[in-house]
Amino acid sequence: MRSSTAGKARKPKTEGESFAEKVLAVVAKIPRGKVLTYGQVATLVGSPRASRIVGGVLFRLGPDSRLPWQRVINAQGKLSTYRVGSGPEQRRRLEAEGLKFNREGAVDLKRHQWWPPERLLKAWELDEDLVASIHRRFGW
DNA sequence: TCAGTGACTCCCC
DNA sequence: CGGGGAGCCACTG
Repeated sequence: MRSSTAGKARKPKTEGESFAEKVLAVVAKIPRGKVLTYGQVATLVGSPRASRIVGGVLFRLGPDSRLPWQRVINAQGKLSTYRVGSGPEQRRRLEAEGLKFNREGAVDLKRHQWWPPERLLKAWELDEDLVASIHRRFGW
C-alpha cells in the first residue's frame, strides 16, 4: 500500500460515497417549495467550505436531471445559474413551486430555507460537532 | 501527479 | 445596501 500523499488530507473514498454522491443524495431530499444554499449543502456533506464544489457537481449534472437541482441557490437568496444559462429555467421551476422573487431577484431565505429533520441528519451520520457548528453558523 | 478552475462565501470599505 | 477581492477545495485534464 502506498504510504499516502504528502500532506493534504484526501477524500475518504473507501468510505462509500464520493463527495458528489453525497451532494446528490442531499439535493434529492429537499422538499418542494424549499431551498438550500450551496454552503448548506457543503456543510451537510461534511465540507463546510466546499460550496463551490457543490456548484460544480450540479453544473455537471445538467439542467435536464431528474433531481431538484433548482432548489439549491446562493447565500444571498439569488440564483447563480444565470452565468451558465439555466437561470431562467431555475427561476421558472421555483416559481412553479410557489416561491416569490423580489425586485432584486432574490427569494426570502428566512422563509424558504430548509433544514433536514433529525432523522435525516442521523441517517447521514453527521458528526455531532458539525451539527453543533451548523446551529451556530446558520441559527437553525 | 499537479496546476488550473469555478452553479460560492465572507470580509472589508 | 453594493462592489471588489481573497480564500476555499473537490474535480478535471
